[in-house]
Amino acid sequence: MHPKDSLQDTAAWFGLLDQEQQTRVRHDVQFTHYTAGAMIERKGGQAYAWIGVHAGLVKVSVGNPEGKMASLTGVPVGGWIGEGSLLKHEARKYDVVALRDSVIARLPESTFNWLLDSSIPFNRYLLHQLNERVGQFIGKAEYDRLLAPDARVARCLAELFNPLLYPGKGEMRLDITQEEIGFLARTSRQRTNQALRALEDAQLLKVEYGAVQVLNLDGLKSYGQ
DNA sequence: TCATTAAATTGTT
DNA sequence: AACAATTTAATGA
Repeated sequence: MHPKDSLQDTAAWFGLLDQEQQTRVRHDVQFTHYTAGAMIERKGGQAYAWIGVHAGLVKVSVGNPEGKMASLTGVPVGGWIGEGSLLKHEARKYDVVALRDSVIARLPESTFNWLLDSSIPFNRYLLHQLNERVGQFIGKAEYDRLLAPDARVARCLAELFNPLLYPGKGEMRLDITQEEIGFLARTSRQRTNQALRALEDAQLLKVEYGAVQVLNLDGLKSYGQ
């Protein structure tokens, strides 16, 4: 099946549009495949499109010339990012990297702005998303510094399962390897493995082969606090 | 459908 | 970081 036929599945806002708007979006959206580790957007680059994760898994990070990387966010299928740079007409503020083979959807800036002008539901959706992001960012400021690795892993997972930002069909299960979780939480794979089993003992989630299933999302959010 | 093999992921040191 | 064990995916009878 062609990717454009499944926009409905990976863009929660698509269903909010009327026929004309859907037609134009379907026509304007472009899909690009990235292999694991590939740089999707560079910090400093001009923002010309809204970025949607159609398949795979992506991380947002800000790297510095040293090995040090600042805090980052994972974005699973269904997540749309980069509207900040688009709205403010700025250069990209973060790097976007494919954690595994991924398909990225790009909605051109002109189309994005056209939707902003023509669709109230779309505006409402964006407002919702921005508000949710602020909350996430504030939470991150607290836990990022002085929290045990277990708690960092817990928070990273809680973010990935945010049902508002990433509507994964209400499914509390995500295909992600422990190595990938390690990249997001900035923990070694071994430490991630330990953390996951600690969280499993706490009945917060279930670890599966190449996937995790969340049992208690609120418990994850507040783990270690 | 089942058995065999390779590849990916996890568990342990 | 290296290695062993386990799970999944692919292949062919």
